[in-house]
Amino acid sequence: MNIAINQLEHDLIRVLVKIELNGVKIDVKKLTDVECQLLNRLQTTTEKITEIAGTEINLNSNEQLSTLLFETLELQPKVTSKGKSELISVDKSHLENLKDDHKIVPLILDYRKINTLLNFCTQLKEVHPKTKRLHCNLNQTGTATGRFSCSDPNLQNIPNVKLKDKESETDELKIIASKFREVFIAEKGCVLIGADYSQIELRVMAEISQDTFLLHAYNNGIDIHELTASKVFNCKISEVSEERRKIAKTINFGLIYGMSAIGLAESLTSITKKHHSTEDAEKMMSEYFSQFKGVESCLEGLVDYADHHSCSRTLFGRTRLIPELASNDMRIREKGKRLAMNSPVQGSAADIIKMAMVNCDKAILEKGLQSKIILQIHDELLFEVPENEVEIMEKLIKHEMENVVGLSIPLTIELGKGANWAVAH
DNA sequence: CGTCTCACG
DNA sequence: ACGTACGTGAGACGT
Repeated sequence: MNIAINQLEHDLIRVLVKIELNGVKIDVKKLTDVECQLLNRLQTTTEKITEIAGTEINLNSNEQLSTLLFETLELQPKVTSKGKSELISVDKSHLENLKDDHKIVPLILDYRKINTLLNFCTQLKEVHPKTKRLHCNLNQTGTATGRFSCSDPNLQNIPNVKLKDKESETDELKIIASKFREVFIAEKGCVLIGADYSQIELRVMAEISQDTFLLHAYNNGIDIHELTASKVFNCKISEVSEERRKIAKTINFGLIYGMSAIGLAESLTSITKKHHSTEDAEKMMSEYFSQFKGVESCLEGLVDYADHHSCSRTLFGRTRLIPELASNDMRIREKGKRLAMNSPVQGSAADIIKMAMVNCDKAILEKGLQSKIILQIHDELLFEVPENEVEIMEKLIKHEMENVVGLSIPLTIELGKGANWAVAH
């Protein structure tokens, strides 16, 4: 048991208790309004679907849906990936490939979307009768990497939809989805302040690997995805196209996940909407690793460490057992290697924000302020701040979060504030 | 109770 | 000849 991490978790307890007791204020009127719109759309969408299908089927049953699409309506599946149940997959990504093949497909996608959004409505309506606020459970133990989880309700997976251009947006469901974070509001006389660590996991990767290029980029304010693109595609930073930056961004994400060529290819295909073969992905990866040598040897080192110790270790000493590495099954050992690469990154980031939470809470207490931490969403903290404390809190949050630990690279946050979570984020 | 799907980071 | 991105929770279905 690591003493520093043990102490950290101990110090966190009272912070978490306060967050849970505080709860968050919900604009119930707006929420009911959103729910009404969704219920209307649900009805019209369901009617259209049953009309086209000709029969009443349970749209929540993937089995019934699968037979309707691929047997009754005789659609040809583009990719026949099957789960354990031998059912042809009918999830979002697969259905999107079939969108143009039958007019029922987009309606089913709409139905699903409406259904999930309605579930969020149901969960968010559960405000406490006395406090009139919504109280979640922040589960301190239970995750493998050191993150929190959140339940009853889970406030860490509230839809986060930003409209690029409010005027020209035509997708009504998207507009409705964008309202969910507007429902989280500040108490009268208060504003919400949201503070996000920017790219904290990639910065942790820079710290762990001490990779020359990553360190240089983060110390000089260079766009990391552009840099990656210029290295992978061997071009000047100024010549990096939007498309290539997108690809580089996907590679950087994959890095943290212990990416495989197949996983990267799949992700690239769905993100760029252009087919990328496993061979393409393999080439990009080997080009990446030939450039970012520090990252390459770091990942090897992480697997090596976990192999020797049967656990991974974060920058601050949090460990995760990885029994998968001792499996006889190669697939499970491969999974273990990915865990060995990912856990120190995800876990170190969790350590950092946990320390920041303790420090923020302490600073608020010491200064005798009334501001409160309302939520933690992995790399973001949400505060409820009395109007007369806004200025001091902005400084306090920035200082505590950015200086919580000293690394070879700066940690930066993005601050936002406003009457609701949507604008504070 | 396992599986699938989908929301977030 | 295998099967792949990492971490969560919730709701629905079907056994």
